[in-house]
This record gives sequence, C-alpha cells and structure tokens, in this order.
Amino acid sequence: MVNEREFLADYQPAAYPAVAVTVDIVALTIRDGRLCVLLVERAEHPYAGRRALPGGFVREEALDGAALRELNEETGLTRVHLEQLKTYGDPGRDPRMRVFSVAYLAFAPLLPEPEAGSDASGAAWVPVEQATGLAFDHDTILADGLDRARAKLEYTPLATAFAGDEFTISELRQIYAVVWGEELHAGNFHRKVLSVPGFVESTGQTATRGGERGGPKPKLYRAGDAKLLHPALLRPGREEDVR
Amino acid sequence: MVNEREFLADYQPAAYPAVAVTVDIVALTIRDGRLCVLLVERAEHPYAGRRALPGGFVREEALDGAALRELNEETGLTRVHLEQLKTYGDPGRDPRMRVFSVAYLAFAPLLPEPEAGSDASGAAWVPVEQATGLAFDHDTILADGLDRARAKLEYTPLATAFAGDEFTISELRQIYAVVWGEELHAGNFHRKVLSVPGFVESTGQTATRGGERGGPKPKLYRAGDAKLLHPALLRPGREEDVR
DNA sequence: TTAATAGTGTCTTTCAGACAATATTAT
DNA sequence: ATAATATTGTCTGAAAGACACTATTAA
Repeated sequence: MVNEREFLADYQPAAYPAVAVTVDIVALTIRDGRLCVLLVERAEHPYAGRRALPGGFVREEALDGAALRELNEETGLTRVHLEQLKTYGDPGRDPRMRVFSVAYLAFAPLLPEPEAGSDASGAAWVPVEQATGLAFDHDTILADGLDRARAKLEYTPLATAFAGDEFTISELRQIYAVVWGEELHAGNFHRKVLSVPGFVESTGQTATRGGERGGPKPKLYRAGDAKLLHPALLRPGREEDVR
Repeated sequence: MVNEREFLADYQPAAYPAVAVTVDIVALTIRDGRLCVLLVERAEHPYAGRRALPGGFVREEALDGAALRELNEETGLTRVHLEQLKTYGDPGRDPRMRVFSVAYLAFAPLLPEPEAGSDASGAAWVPVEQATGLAFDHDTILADGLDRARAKLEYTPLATAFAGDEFTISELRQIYAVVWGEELHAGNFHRKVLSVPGFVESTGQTATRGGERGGPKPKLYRAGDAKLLHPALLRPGREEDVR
C-alpha cells in the first residue's frame, strides 16, 4: 500500500483524456431602454466570425476570478455583480476537444463602450432579442441567463446593480419593466419598493429635473443593505407557465 | 489563413495544462424523520478513509448523464430528481491536479440500502448534521446543496420527490418540517397545500390506518402537475437573514 | 396652457398565521 | 376512556392590484 505522498508523486495526469474548462459570461446591461448582452465576434476558429459570449480558458485562478478577469478584459468593468450560472459540458459542444464551460451572469450598471479583447475582434452590447445564432451553445446559455436574471429580480435587490449609485424609483421601475418585458403600475411599484425593508434608502437629495416630458423632480435613492427582498416583488400574471 | 478544417486537424489539446472534471452528488433523502445525505468512504488517495460525497470523473457523456450514472452506481436509484447545483474549481481543492467538480443535487424518495461502488469502500445515508469533516471541499458543497434544497421547497413541489407515489398531507408536512428544521402548523399547512393549484391531487383513496397514536384515517394524494408553487410556501420567520 | 410624471390615498381580494372546533381512530 | 390526529372554520393583519387623486414640472 502506497502512502499519500508516494501516490501523489506517481500520479500521471496525462493518463486521462484531455479536457479544458472555460468561463463564458452573460453580461447584461440596460441601454436606451433595452436589455443588452455583451457579445464578441470570434476571430479564431472554431466559429470564426460568429458572435459569442465573452469568455476564455481558466488559468491558475479561481473560477470567479477567471470570470472577473475575462469581463474586465472585455469591458474594463471591475465593480460588477458576478454570479455563477451553470456549467455546460455536452460532448461535441466544442469541436476542438471536450470543453466544459462554466457560465457566469454579470449585471453592469453603466455602459462603457466595450473594448476589443485579445481573442475577440470586436465586442458590443447587443439587444438580447437580436442576440441569436451565437457560437457553440451560447444561445442556450444566454436563454438560461435571462431566465435567471428575471427570476432574481423578484426576490433580490439585484435591479439596483443595473442602476447607478443614485437612482429614482422610476428608473428602478424601468429596469424591472425592461428585464421582465412588461410595464408595471407606477403607483403600486413606488409604494411597494419603499415598503420592502432595506431595498432602497433615501439620499435626501432630489433630481435636478423632472421627467423628459414633465412631472415633479423625483427623490433620489441608493441601494439598501437587504440581500433578499421580503416580501418579494412577484412578476404579474405568471399563472400560465406554472405547469 | 487556415480554414476551419485545417485548424481543427492541427489542434493540439495536449498543449494545455491537464485538468479534470468530476461530478459530485449531494443526494438527500429522509430516513427515520431525519434528513440524510449519501456519503461514501474513500478507498483511494487522496483523502483515503475519509467520507466524501459520491462522484467520479466525467466520461464521454453529458454532465447530467454522468451524475445519473454515478448515483446509480452507488444506490441503484434511477428515478430520482437530479439538478445541477454549482461548479467548484478552486486551485488546490484536489492535490492531484486541477480538478473541477460539477456538483449535483438529488432527491431520493425511498431508501434502498446503498451499495458499495467501485471507488468507494462503503456508502451510507448519514444524517446531515453528522456529515462533517468530509474530503476535499465537500463540506462546502453539502452546505450549498442544503441551502438550495431548503429554498426550492418554497416555490417548487420538490417535496413530493421525497415522498412515495402516494402520500398523506401529514407526511408531506413532515418532509417540510425535517428539511427546514422547524415544525409547521398542521391545520394551516393542510389548507395551504390543497389551495395551491397542481401541487397535489387526490387519489380518492384513504390510508389503511390512522396515525401512530390515534387519529382518523388520512386521505391519500399524489404529486400534481405543477412545476412551480403559486403562491409559494414561504418559510416562517426568515426576517433575520435578509440582510 | 397642456400633458406627463411623482407620489399618496383608498378599496377589494388574497393569503398567511393564530386559534378554535369537530370528528375519527390507536392505544 | 384518553389522547392524538385529520380536517375544517373563523378571525386578524399583511400585502397585491386596481383605481383615483393631487402636486409639480417640461415643453
């Protein structure tokens, strides 16, 4: 019987078939009232010329670190909400070899024009409804990311991650409306948000001007300290997809 | 410029540092009124002799398939609810090499005595509060799995996956109580479960006898067709961990 | 001035939770 | 008979959603 040290010294990693692990990022932001996802155009085979989610191979780093690094390389963003989404590993999803992709979901508040990264000839924020025909299984990953994002708005204060440091209740409502794809009742939303403990806190300030087409100067708020919304903000009319 | 076929023909997977991907499974069941997790005792280095979550290397198969195969090898179970939990990939979590573990969560209704698997000298259902000091980062994985399971009972009919084909409302309540670790009001729970569309449906049958210490013969139900509970069954008194 | 917006008030319905009541059954 | 359990009823308060109303401001 070998002991642990001898076992590790003899261990031959190359005896196993080669696999690789990447991170791919579903980075979402809101631009011009539309929900947008960050896409790159692939410069290399496979899928050269096709649009894809930004990502790359994991190095000697933690998974979260790899995701943050890749996102930073593409956008320069560093203060974003990042969370692991799901891992995709069907054989054949990458023609080169067995590649497992750990997908991450990111929420970006403001919109610096994305910079072209090393393995991407271009990067751009694309409205999600136009983000189709992506490389690999990225259509599926994007769809899963959108599902997750929509669900998390219900029970977490994540919507504030789309807003700036200070925001109005109307801006917050627009975020919900854009992500969920349906208008929300302004009055009820306003009262609801203020009634959830820790969701937002007042800055005491007021915006310098009212809405585009009139209205009083709204009050400004910042994100509160809640990690969960209680009670939650449930999406209206979801009885259909319950079964 | 090479075309895609030439590129793939020249591609050298071995040029990248060796990594491996495993699946590890948090399989939960209820035994003797306690929430239990399936553990194996490791026969090989590293962590020989330590208890660990069942799992193994992913072969030429999909991730979900690998998880189902591993669980089946350990328990013989095949009709279980299996869902991907999270992927763990910190450098150094496995002393052999860079190993990424895709963790799965499984809910097993009945309790066949687990069989010893190929890379395990023993497997057993262990009450979760006694499942500590596991190999690798499996303590963390188990904790994440329990969090997920407790949360999913709130808004999905997953509790029925712990029950048999037919069950009473009391048995369902016991499942919630055991997983959440707190007693639930029998009367309110009863009315609530029956009021959620598609959660359970009546079999028209009645149990052959009442409770252990008396009481009328309860009616029998089976799982309904709902995929989400609406409205949800929220855990009582969770205002504390909202921040 | 006009129209849009911010913010508040009110009402109805639904639901959670506390509690009670009744019927049924194991011991 | 006693105690436990299943099931239903009642009440209160929280909360969602519909709707109305006032005040404020851009154009």
